[in-house]
Amino acid sequence: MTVRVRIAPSPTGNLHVGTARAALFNWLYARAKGGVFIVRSDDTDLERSTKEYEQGILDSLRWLGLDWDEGVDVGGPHGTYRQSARFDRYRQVAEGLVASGAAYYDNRSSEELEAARQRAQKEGLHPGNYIRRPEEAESEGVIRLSIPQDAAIVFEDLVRDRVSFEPQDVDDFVILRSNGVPTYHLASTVDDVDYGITHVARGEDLLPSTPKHIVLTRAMGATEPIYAHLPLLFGTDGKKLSKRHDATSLTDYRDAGYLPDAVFNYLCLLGWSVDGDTTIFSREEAVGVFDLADVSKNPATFDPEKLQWMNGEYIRAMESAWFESLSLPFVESHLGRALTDSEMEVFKEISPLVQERTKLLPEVGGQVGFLFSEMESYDDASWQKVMTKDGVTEVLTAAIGRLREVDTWDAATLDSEMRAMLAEMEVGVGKGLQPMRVAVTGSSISPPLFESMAALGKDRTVARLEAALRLL
RNA sequence: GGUCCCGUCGUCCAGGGGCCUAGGACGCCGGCCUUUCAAGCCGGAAACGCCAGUUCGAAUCUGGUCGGGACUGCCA
Repeated sequence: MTVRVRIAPSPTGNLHVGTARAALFNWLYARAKGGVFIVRSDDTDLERSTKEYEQGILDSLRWLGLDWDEGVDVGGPHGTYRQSARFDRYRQVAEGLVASGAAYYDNRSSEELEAARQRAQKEGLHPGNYIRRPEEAESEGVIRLSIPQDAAIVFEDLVRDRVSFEPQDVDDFVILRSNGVPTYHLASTVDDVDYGITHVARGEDLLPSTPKHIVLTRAMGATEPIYAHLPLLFGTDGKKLSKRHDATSLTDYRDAGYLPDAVFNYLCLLGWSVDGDTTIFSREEAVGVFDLADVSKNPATFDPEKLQWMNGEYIRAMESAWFESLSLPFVESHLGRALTDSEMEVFKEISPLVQERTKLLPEVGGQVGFLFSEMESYDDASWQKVMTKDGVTEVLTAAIGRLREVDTWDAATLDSEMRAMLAEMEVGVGKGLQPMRVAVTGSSISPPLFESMAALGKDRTVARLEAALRLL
């Protein structure tokens, strides 16, 4: 049996990290087992679904590196399809179930149902029992699936092992709305049957819906897929990952300068691991050993700090030319203009030093900005900490004099010249170089000083030292 | 309230009867390196929720308990 899995996002927002993680595990499973990975758009909520969100979700999946399989009897764009194109099919199934007695029309009002619920509770019945087939037959309203009360609904979950629900705890849920639009439960289940989905790996929030889907599947005369309910993702506050406190959409991470490989790697680690020791690994390595059965049962807290660390690891590991091209847009947006050809040369020269100390791409703009724009201000904390100390005037004055005499303007020469000068002045290297750093780069935190001075050039370096001196 | 799920360092993951004085990673603390910041290297603090039971032996199995979470829509 060929493994066939799917990810079914609702296009009612951008791709949520929780959905992305579910997509990732489905993709890994398909690729690990030589199976098929389908994307479908669960757009049964007509009010909130948009084509723009749908496109954004597909873009995010692509960005993460999750390619889906096209041409596997799914009709939509790029091998995806929309449920809204299949409403007739769902309605037909629902009506068929009514005809076979597995489902029924129900036109009770919400008030009536609430009263029934109260009554059921008073009589000590299971709460699910308040919605059951009424005595009189209806011919309009919603269509509900009738849950057979004769046996427990049991299934073997790949992650959670045996899970069991008593039928009286499962209420007769709506499969077709009174306006003829299918609910998620109907559309999703019909599609999983129609497209031969073999494994359904989804968030644990859907675990209570699973008995409903199983009954529905069997009522259609089919066999349910193998389920794998993935642990939920929590935010750093220990609560459910929410838009209010956390960055929850993949585009947030892309825009913040995270690399897709790092995000992929990090997401894998939320509920799964290669082994006890491996932290950094490629997509290929993950595909080589992935199995849904190895996914952990416990919910995972999304830790932005670890993701950031990992992003830094990926940045340091990449080719310097690639780093340059990826970070250049951030430099140019920081400056508000494109770099000139000669500035590009300077940027390429300094970029390996910046690459080592970057965790997020947008930081690069701030790191190298001093090279490409004149100093308008100094970092206040740096100035207070460094420039208000004794001896700063002397050091800067001496440095200006010495640097004017330097003919070979490169990092090595500047290094030996400045060390020699500080030795003569009997000033410590650390103490002596910091004022120069603040004067030249505007901050006590910067790329290495001599390389920065070399990249800046002699005239501009001396001019900045003079400018700082005037402010003392 | 009810149903279901989950409980190993602050966080993520490993360990599934003896190999566990519980391992790795992030973070944290200290040190080295060093012109700052990073990076790198070395070291450290830090966990089997609790109580019973099974067993020669339990982080691992069983029961209970406590705690957390999800669901409880004509949302998905």
